[in-house]
Amino acid sequence: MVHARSDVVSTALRVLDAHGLADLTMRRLAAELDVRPSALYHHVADKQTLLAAVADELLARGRRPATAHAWPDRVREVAVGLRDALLAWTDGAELVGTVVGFGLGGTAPLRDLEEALAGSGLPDDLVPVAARTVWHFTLGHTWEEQTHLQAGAAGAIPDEPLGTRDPGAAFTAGLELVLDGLRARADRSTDRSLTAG
Amino acid sequence: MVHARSDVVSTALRVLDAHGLADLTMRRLAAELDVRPSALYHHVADKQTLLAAVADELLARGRRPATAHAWPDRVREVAVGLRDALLAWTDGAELVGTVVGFGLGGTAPLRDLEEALAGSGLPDDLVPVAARTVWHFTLGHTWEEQTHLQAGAAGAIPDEPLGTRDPGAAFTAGLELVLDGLRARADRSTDRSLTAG
DNA sequence: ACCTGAACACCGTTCAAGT
DNA sequence: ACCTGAACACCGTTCAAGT
Repeated sequence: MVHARSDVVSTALRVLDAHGLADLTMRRLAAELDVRPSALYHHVADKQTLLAAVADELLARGRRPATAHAWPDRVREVAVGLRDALLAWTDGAELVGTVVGFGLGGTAPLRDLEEALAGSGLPDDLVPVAARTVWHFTLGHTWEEQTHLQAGAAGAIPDEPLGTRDPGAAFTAGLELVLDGLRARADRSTDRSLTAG
Repeated sequence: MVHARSDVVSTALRVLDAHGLADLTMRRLAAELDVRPSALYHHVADKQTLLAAVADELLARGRRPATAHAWPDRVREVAVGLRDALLAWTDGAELVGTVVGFGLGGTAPLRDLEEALAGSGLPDDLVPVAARTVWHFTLGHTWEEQTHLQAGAAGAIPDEPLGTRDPGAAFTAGLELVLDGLRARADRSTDRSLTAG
């Protein structure tokens, strides 16, 4: 009834979206696949590995290539695309956050961010640092955002969740702040190399 | 044998540090307090509420007042102090991260960051945005750092965890990047107000 | 190779009853 | 007010056995 690991992962993603991370249990997933829980362990080592695979699948499905010419636009494209991908699934940000938290995956966007930073003029050793800064900001912000969003939808009091009415605007504003930092550093680096050359 | 909610919280903090977040269960905590699990529910509504209280206690104990005159130095003091507080406890960053994730607390440092930003010259509506940017970067970075640190200590392969030998240096570098962004924006804002006045 | 049956060692939470 | 006893409805994971 299962046959392939990809069936397990895609069904897990469906269960996640329909019922949330708390209800994504090995037993529930097995029931959804019409199989005994123990059968899952023929396709996946344990639950943490499964969650990592689900997170990676979620991110892969939401991935959009960055097309802009200017690097700050490319970085913004990747960050906004990542936020969209996380918001598109119930508990998407929490899933990726915890998977990253226990160090098992979900870091594909880091590569995209490093790529987007190519040609920025940042010193080579600062590119991974910059990518991680954007990555942590995006993941953390979206997680908090999604929690409030879903709590509000569940009936909690919507008391100014993010200090503003439009959470997208708060995200964008924070992102621009980070981009300003990257630009400032890139300019400084370029100045120095011009002076040196 | 328990009598007060603070006993539950401080014992939970001890269990966390000694055995990690995964082993911080209501049943284990009850055993540590020499009490039946059901007794805990007279002091705490549920496990999530308890974890939020533990996170708040952890942050309160690690809190250090920011003393610097210049605001970027103050922000750096708060961020570094927060990182130190999280690293001081087993799974400290994961605990605070998940508590923040489910929207129940652990956000006291946000207030300290906003306070540290006073007099920065940033527009009022950007102060909360800036504080959240530093906060998410610090929490996300430290979480990942601590995961690798503890995995390394447990015997996993130490294969260049953060792209550098010294994780503290990577954290500082990322923080400076963010501070550059805040400075750039604060300068721009000051220029505009000078032009306007 | 893939799955079942059955078990092991746990969870969080509720609630009547005791003192 | 604080706690026990006992239960309810679950968990993740292992492993011999079946096909």
